[in-house]
Amino acid sequence: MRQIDNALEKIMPELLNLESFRFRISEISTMTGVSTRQLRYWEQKGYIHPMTRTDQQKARMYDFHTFVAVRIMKVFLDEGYRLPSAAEKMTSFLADINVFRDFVKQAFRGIEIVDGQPAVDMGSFDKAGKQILYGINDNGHIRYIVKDKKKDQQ
DNA sequence: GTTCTGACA
DNA sequence: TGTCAGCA
Repeated sequence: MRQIDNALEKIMPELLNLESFRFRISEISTMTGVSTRQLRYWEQKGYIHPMTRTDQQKARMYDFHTFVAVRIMKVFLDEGYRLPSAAEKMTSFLADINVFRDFVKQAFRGIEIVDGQPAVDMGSFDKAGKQILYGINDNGHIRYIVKDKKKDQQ
């Protein structure tokens, strides 16, 4: 069991590092429901950009960010927006996602068991820094708990 | 087998 | 935007 924990510890950062993901055009197409023809056209229009590659290969490579962008565009297109509008909405949507991601990245301190349930440690929020705010997902019902910081945490 | 560009519908 | 040709 201990060995498994060590292995997980080793690979978790890698699994969470979405930015290292690389996709070929057919993969992006399958994952998003957008045809390869469309992907090349959107690129020509400047809505998406394949990664600039250092080697001599011609085949396009996409990063995770582009996958998200394409997927979002697809959603807006399915809602009836035209390409230029969908691209515009995708851009601002991406900006909102970044705000959210930065917030979570900053606020998330880990998972702890509180009241017998896994709780998200969101750090201290009082000026003195003596209390910690926990968030618990109770079958879809979110509730918050404030606990005094343990001695060894200070 | 896959991707690329260009072209036609 | 789909599809096909002719390459690499």
